[in-house]
Amino acid sequence: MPPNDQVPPQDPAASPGSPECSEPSEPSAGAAPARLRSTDIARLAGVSVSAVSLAFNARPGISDATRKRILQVAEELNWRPHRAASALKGANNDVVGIVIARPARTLGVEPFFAHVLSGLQSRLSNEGIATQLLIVEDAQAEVAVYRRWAAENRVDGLVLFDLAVDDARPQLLADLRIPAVALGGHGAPLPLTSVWVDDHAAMTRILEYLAGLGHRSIGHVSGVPAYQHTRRRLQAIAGAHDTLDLDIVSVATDYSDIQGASATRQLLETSPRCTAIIYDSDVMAAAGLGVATEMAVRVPGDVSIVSFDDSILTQLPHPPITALTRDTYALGTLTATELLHVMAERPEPRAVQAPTPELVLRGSTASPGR
Amino acid sequence: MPPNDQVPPQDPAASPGSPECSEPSEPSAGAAPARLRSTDIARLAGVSVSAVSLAFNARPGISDATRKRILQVAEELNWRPHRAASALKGANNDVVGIVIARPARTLGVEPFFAHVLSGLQSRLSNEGIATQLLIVEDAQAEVAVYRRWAAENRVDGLVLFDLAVDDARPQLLADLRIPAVALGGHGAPLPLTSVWVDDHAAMTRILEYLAGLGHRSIGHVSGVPAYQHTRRRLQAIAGAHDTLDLDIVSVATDYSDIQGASATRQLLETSPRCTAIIYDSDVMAAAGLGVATEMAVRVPGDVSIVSFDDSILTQLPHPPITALTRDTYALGTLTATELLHVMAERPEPRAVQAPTPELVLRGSTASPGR
DNA sequence: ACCGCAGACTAATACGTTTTAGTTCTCAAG
DNA sequence: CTTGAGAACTAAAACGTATTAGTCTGCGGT
Repeated sequence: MPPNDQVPPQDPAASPGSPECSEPSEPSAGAAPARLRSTDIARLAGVSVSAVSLAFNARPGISDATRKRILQVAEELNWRPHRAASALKGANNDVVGIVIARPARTLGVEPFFAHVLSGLQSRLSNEGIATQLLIVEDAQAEVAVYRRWAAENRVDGLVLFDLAVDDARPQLLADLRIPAVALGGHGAPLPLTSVWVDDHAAMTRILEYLAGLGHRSIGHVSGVPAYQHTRRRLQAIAGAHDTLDLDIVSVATDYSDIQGASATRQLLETSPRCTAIIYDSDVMAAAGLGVATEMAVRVPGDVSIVSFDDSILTQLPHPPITALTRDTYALGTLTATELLHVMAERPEPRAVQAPTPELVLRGSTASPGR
Repeated sequence: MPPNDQVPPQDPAASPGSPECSEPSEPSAGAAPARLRSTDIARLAGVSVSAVSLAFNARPGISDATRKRILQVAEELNWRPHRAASALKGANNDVVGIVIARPARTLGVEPFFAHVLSGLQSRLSNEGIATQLLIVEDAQAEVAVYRRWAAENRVDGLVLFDLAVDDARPQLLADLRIPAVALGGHGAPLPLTSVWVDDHAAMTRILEYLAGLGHRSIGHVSGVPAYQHTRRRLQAIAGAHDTLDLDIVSVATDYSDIQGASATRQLLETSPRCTAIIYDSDVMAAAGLGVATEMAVRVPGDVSIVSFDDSILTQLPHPPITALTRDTYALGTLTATELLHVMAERPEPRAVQAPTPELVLRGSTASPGR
């Protein structure tokens, strides 16, 4: 009983360029590592390269015993098909691209992004798919990247952030035939599958709550007006003007804490002062609370504060900030699931609605005049 | 003068599998897109595929005029070399991998990560390199991913986070011959180039400051003790015990806001109570401040608070938290620069020291007993 | 007038897989 | 005994580029 049961008789002249094979099947550290190829696995398993390919891609055509043997040999040598070679044959890259057109530094400040990214990442890596992240300066650069990646065949799918009104990107990606999912659509038909949140209903929820407390004059520190979700929130506000008899002033910002702070200052210095402020993001709400405290405006005594997004930033300060909360992480996983579906089936575009955020009441809101 | 000046006489039987070429050089939308190949560019530019390759890789061997013509044709048709095919020829993937072994949800909570990631990303994308991000459950899974990526030839480089004491990963990556840079080393020789921060000096700076204010009994909410940077901070504390005559109690946590809060509760309930608390992260410091306020422990009246990391979380609360500040974004770019160097030159490993954080005094610290 | 040489360019091969089109071989049915 | 079908497996042809080893041209030097 020779020790090399599995190994077929070795032919010394078999592979032309094979390095010193003095000690086969031993991953000796020290010598030149000399990348393994499917040929090597085939040789050691006593089959052809085709069999190795069939085994690794779970295709019919070989017996279970052979498949098992091949996989075991590969496992022992830590061999895997070379990505580039596989991808060359039309296989998937197993890469999803995310391009974000914002100043790189803001990425670290926005809990929303980080959470969605985590959710996306988590769901995708379950399928062995990695995310490729790129931060660019502006929308123009973003489009250029999409074109490049499409030409290079770099990614299998894309996630689109910050959908704007009259956004050209969905049509571009549809034309380029790249599977993609847009986050933040408005529910109306798009050339792309989109995941959207009913910002209108969410904002209305806040307004009804504040109206119920007795607030009549309300400030609104809004985000970038060009974004579709901002637009929907503003529409809700316009509607509430009539239905709830509210007097609301919106100040547009770029979502940064700096502009959130200055917008707050502006609102608080206006006379007569509003009795409540709604912020379109948690970062701005937290910054706004800081400004109020600094100006000796009591929260919620003098002014109530509500944030449209919830995170550690709204939960930690004192008073903690009343906020619309949604599972941002789950929003990421939902988007990922939808993207996986698009990548696999290439279905007709559709709009998937994520759960509407719920209002969590905290210490930053009260009836006006105590 | 025929209109197709540049185009050589077309041979209908030239390319065997070529689809309908009724309208060459017109990117008509509607028909099957039929991926372009270097052959097509070569044909339209009136050169061979080799020339196209030389043009795109900026290699000598063709005239400037020809090069320009080729690039122009490619530009017009939005053609680029197919990544997989290029990579197959030993070229770079232009991908850097980042694997993080933490619960996915914490990624969104940690400003530190997000900032470093932004910095890394920004520097790398300058070179046309994308980052591939993967979040895994534990260190074991992380190592498995490295092995897989190495076998698949997926990435050109790696960034290692959270270097632990006796970390096996540097040696593994060195064995696998993957260019990598570790973030958070201790300055001692490693099989890998590392970027490190002098946590010892930084912690000493905090301790000297607190001692100068008159604090004698100090609490320390530390991070994961297995990490090298945590270890160094603890060493500084041990040293200060003698040199500064301080009495310091450390409580270990996992860096989460939850454990940061409970550690704070524990410290504040201990009698006699310490007069200052040092937190190993901004998240925990912010959570701790919340707990103190909740327990009606005045900051800085009853207890001073210092954070080892600075971010929006320490800047926004009231009082704002005294913190060690460093440009985390720049730490990311520095790491990226180092990695690029390693990828290009494969130099001997070295330890690169990042600037030592500086203490920013804010409202959360004061002398004990007012 | 010839040689040699550099520059511009091309044909052919290599990269490491996957896939297609076979080739055996076994077994059951006629 | 012959035939056909199917399973197990293999040889060879892709995939789209980069590189190597040429080929061809024109030109300066002797």
